[in-house]
Amino acid sequence: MLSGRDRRNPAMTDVARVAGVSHQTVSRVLNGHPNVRESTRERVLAAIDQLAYRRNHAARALVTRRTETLGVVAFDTTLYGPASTLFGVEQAAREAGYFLSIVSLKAITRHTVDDALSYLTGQSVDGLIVIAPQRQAVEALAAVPPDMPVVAVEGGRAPDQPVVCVDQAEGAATVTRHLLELGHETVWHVSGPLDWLEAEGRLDAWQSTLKHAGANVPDPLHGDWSPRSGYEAGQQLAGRDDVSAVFVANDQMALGLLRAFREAGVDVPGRVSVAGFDDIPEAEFFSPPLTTVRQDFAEVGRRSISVLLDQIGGRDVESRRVVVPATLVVRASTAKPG
Amino acid sequence: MLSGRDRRNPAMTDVARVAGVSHQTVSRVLNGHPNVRESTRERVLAAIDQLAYRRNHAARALVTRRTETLGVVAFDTTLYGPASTLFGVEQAAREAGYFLSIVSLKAITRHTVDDALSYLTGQSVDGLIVIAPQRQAVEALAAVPPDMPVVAVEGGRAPDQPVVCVDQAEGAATVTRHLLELGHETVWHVSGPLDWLEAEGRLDAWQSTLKHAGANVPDPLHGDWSPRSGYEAGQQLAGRDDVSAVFVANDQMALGLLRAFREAGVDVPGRVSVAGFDDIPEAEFFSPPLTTVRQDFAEVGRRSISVLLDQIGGRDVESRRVVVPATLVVRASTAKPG
DNA sequence: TCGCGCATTGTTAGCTTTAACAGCGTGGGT
DNA sequence: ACCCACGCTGTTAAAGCTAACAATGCGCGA
Repeated sequence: MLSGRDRRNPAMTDVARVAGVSHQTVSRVLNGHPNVRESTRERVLAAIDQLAYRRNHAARALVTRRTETLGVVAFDTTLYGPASTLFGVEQAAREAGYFLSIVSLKAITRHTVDDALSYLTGQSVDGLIVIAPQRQAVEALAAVPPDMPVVAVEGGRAPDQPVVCVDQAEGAATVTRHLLELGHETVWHVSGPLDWLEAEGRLDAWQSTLKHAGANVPDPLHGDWSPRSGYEAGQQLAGRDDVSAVFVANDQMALGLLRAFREAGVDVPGRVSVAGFDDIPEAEFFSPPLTTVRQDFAEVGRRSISVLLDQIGGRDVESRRVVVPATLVVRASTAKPG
Repeated sequence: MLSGRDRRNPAMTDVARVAGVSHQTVSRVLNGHPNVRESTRERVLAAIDQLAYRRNHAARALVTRRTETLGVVAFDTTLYGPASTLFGVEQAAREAGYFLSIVSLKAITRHTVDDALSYLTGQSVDGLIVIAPQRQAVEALAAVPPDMPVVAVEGGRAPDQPVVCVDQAEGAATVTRHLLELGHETVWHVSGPLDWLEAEGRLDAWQSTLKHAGANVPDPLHGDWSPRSGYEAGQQLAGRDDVSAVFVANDQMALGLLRAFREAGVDVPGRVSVAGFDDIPEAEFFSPPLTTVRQDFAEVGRRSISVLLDQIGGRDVESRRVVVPATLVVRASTAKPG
């Protein structure tokens, strides 16, 4: 197939003929079986080299029932978080010798996720990674065949499937505490869309941290992750004089909020402290540089692959829930109240 | 494979038995061949439904010598441009019924690109999409077997392969003209890394537009696409009083430059006008909102797939070079000189 | 009535690989 | 001297599908 439709590629028998052995011996060499005489192995390898032979994946998959391919379902890989997670997954998968087949969805509904999953299982992938930041995606996981290895990434508390996720709660709690410890009486919050598990996790942790500290819990505002929605939230908050600290659920919205504050003449961090979440590469160069929470997406990718391969290899998946820590990055957008 | 290593999945013969026909008739139904009696087709479809039968891709690929899978080589899919292009490619490929196998590279060298290409051809993909923004990637394309369909995305003027790219020259010329027409005597430039074809294209167009307008051509500064490098360029430019307009080769660097200007007390656009390139979602919410050039990455993805499928289908690839237009988006970071 | 063409269906071979088993010499124990 | 174990290699079957060809049955004209 490599070189196409017309001229046939060399097959194992061709190599065997050149090396003067049977095709099965070639197979043994390729698969690293013992009990092949060293001189034979060398002849075979030489023949492989000479013919530029490459093993046919389809034939191998047909007989072994394994494709060495993992399926990935992702959502809007244009966003920094999903893109980074995908990147981490891809690196780890290739390192482990697996191919990756990807479906990215424009919208997450039961239906689109179901479609994607059956599309990939139809391709006979050996396992599935579902970057499932929304409730609907996690629910759709129930539909995958029970013997198909699956990992839900950012899947909150998926009922039955192994999950790998960033410690949203710890990250949100840390940033909220950071603001309280600076001396702010309370912390406002602009959340992400509530059907996103990450948004929910950050909101819950923010709320319980405030309660635990005995602080008043203001009504949260709700955005959709976009800079525009952060801008709109910023316009609302800029009008109030009881706002001295805001925890925004992601950096993009924080950017919009910063702009609204600037337009309204609200100084950051002089008058109001602002913190974000994600630590996108731009965050350090916002005006002012944004205090935020860094997520180690590469680690999430690695751990996801590792958990998935454990399942595929039939090894016990001791930890059905892997949590990757998040770290606070303090920059110039947070300070003591004026 | 779908449902794993132990229990065998239904095969065509199982469907045939249930429907009371031969497996070949099942195959005919599945492949939409004519000359199948309507009542037979219905029986077969019912049996497929009943058994939840799914055709085995490996067996099919083995006999047809086509995998229905396209290989994609991308570079740092964490960046907005590559991520968006990849997204567009993915949507278009799935719509056309093709699977996608992806390799994203951390670094582009002859070696890593070669590796990726042979990895994918080893998987017997039907065609390759190489998101090849750097010269080295284009050079590595020479190594793919001549009968393997390939499209280079953002591949500049790849010698032998079909190319799909955004009209960098037109975009850069337009934004440069925009600044000149506002009344600026000349336009400074912060370029991307020069081994990137996009950086080169923008630089060249900027230069020739200035020359064509009879304007002085200042020495360009060179960044690496990162906000930090834009910040550093900004620090240099902020010190000069002969700078009244800057065209930055991407939005991320423009963000860094804006910050450097703010720190130095240089008002944008009052004292200096700044324009970027890419129109990342954040650009509209920079302070001030950034004038920039929008690239239609989704269209690039679609066109790439379309050109590739033309090759695979043996159709004449009339246009070996598809150029997608770029559009100027004027916002508040550019104005008449003060 | 016979044969011919056509629509429909079945049969066989082949794609390339791995698994299972069979064969064959060599060396050591009895 | 004989037998068995073992290391190495070959032979055969099987995986699930499509392509090519063969066979069936029916209507229709001669």
